[in-house]
Amino acid sequence: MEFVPELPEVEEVRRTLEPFILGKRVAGVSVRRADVVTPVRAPLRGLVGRRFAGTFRHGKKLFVEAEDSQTLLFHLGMSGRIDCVAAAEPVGAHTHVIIHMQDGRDVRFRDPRRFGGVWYFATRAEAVEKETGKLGPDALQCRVEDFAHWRTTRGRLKMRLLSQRDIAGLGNIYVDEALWQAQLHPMQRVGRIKPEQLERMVEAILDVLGRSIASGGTTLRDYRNVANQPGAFALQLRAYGRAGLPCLRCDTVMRSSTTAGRTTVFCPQCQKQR
DNA sequence: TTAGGCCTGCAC
DNA sequence: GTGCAGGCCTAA
Repeated sequence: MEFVPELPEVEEVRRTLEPFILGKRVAGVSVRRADVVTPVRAPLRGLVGRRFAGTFRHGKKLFVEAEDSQTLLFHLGMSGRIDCVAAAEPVGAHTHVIIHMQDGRDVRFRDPRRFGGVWYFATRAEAVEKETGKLGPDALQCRVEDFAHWRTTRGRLKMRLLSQRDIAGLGNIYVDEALWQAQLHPMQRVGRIKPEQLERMVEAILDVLGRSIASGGTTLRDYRNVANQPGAFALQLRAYGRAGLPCLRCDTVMRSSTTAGRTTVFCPQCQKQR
């Protein structure tokens, strides 16, 4: 059981962050751990006095843009969080970057495991070019056509869906959920997927992500949005974490396997390879 | 294509 | 105390 910020969690953070920062001015930036920021000597002082103008997201990457186009990218990695709190609140452990707002609030980036980080770009265009160029379409926008090229390529369904190049935003939890829902075998070769299977897959991805966002994301252990509220989607998980338990569709015992260092949970009965 | 490393908290 | 989880990059 682990906490994993995938697309729905990042989207929840983005949505709940906006009211705290849009139109608000930066009063100062404190970097408590320099190597969490890239570049290490990013000119964050340049943000002081600027207002935040917007946020956007691609896959698991969350961008925050200032009025003069300076852009920050937050990547939450495995354990990253963004908290919006009164500046007087005590600063918790593993708080690496603090953006002090002029209204007396802090936006704090915390990440115990430091798989995540903060990136600085002088302009939005530079951020988008460098950080989304290699990503596939955002999973919320994916269409069947985005996977048409799979026909002539190699690889297994699970791995290709996890790769952010094919589709951006899915992690271990939502891939397992989507494959269970679409009744597709994780080890199926992508070159052999039939059109109707692809349609089921895309439909399942959109449905799972949509339902998760609607319930505020998945809280397995310590995921919270910026207002410290947990998400409720864990209650709806049907595959992830259910190895050894009966399949909710056919009652067969769910199996777990490890491929390329990742745990996959699936139902051997209703996710058969064809 | 797969294994290893990064890093920490928690279960055992 | 050991080991495992995970996203993502690098190396064999």
